[in-house]
Amino acid sequence: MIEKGRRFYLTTAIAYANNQPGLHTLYEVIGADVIARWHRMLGDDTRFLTGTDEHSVNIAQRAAEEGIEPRAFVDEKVGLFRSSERLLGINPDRFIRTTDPDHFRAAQEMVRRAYANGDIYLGAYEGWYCPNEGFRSASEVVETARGTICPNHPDVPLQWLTERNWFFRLSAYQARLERHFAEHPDFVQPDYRRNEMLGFIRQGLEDFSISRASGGWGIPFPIAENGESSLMADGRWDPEAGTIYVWYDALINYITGAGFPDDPDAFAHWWPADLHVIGKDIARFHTVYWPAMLWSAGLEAPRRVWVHGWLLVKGGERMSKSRGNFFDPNDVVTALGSDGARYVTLAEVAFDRDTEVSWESFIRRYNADLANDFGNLVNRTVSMANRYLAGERPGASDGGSLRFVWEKTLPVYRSQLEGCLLHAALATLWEFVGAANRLVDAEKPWELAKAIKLGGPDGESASLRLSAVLGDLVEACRLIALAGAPFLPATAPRILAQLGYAWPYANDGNGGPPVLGELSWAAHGGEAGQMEQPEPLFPRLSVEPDATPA
RNA sequence: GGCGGAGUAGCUCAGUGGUAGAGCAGGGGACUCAUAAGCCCUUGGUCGCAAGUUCGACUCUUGCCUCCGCUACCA
Repeated sequence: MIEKGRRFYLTTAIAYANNQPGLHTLYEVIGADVIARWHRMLGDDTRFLTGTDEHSVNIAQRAAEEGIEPRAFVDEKVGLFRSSERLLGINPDRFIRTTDPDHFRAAQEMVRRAYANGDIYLGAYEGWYCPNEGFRSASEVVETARGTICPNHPDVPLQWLTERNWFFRLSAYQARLERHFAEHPDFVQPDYRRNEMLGFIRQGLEDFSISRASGGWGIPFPIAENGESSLMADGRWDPEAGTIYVWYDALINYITGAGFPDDPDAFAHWWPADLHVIGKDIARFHTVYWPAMLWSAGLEAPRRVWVHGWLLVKGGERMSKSRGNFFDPNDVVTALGSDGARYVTLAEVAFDRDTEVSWESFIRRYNADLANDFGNLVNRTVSMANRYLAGERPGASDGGSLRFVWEKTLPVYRSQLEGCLLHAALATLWEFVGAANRLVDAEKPWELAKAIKLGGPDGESASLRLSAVLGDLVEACRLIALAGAPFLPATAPRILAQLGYAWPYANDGNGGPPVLGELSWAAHGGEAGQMEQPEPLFPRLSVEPDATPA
């Protein structure tokens, strides 16, 4: 368990900035943002890093086709990412770009350290080269009538390349990796991903290439063939030295974002990362290559890598930009609102495996969970408190059934959230929503209100009862809003306002009291307050027959 | 080819050696505080196929089929 005030550093993979982002790309960023917000609210010293991967021959080519500089090309794409993320309420502590100057220095420093440690050497590389993904091994390409292609990009022709490259001695780290996996059973999660990676390690590791001869759009390789620095007398980097190839560029962003190498104090504070959230397609690079690269530089491996699955469309095909079968996050936000989009995406898509989604499943989930169950619960609670108690906020009771249910719910919710089972955490919290809705029908506050009108001794006991029931319901709404705030950061403060409470956290979840204290039953039991008029939080949507992208 | 996972109600999934569960969707009902929401009840399943072990298997074993993941290789 995370102790109060601990620091928590988490990252997402950086997205390839060659296009507009799809919801399937921002999915992990939304999930990581939720986890980051939870830790900020806990009071942890939290740092959340996400960003974009911007170097590659492919991007340089695309820019050239459009007749613009690579930098202008990626600036535009990054703008699209940032604007979609803003719409989704995503709040990184730093948005890192591999074109950032400090990242340039970090990547070069990592290469120098690997070299100094004897872990990189010159070799020749020959093989099929995919402009999108780099060199592909024989098992990764497919022969077709139109020639050899990479299955992920059927329309992109492969090239057969031979070139002199620097290699990283991954093979030297096999034993240490096996030991690390054994000593840190939670290093890779979920477990079946860990087993897959362990299987990959055990069958023997091969060195991998970390440079490209083709200069241009990339970070200059800092070492010349003679082993000296490739920095020339005129201050330029020798183009003959080539550029750093993808993994010694992209992966490095995680330490750049922690202060490496410019700010040793910051780096000592933030590294090793507590959590990398990544997609299953890059698990090997994060759980095998990356630890070895860090060790080579004398640094620690990250503490935990969470591997999530993909969003699939009906029929099981992976959502992807190249297939054109993806959701535009901006459309989802337009339809469901910012919090609606966050909630539905994370409730509907399991964070530990692939999930089929459709526009209809999103709308159904929104209506069932947000409009009908939770939104309506808040609305009916606030409405009754206004109508029966003149808006004077009733206090929660001590021994009510909801309190009992809540005290069972919170620890489960917390462990699922911190264990990255975000969909399960929401399901747990929503069971409590259901319990609150059932309490309304069991207690029938409207009948209590009638008994009060009739007066007499029955009226007096009804009055106490009404106040206790509505107090428990108000408390339930407060607790759900606070606990669910990482998922619903824009709505949670509105709910507290309707309940007559101030919202003590900043927009990113920082600055307030430790949330676990706030989440104890009746944490603000003695405080008087005036409730606001009810205002629907999640307007019900009509189900459109089929708006699922083809 | 090797290793691993999965095949359970229309959909998404949970589950256990003793004659199957949840949520959503569908149907019905009583109510009315509420976003015609909520609540209660309910229709749906030969638990992939076949054989075996067992008093008894959806749950164990074997074979097969289908799908998926990791990985290898042939051509």
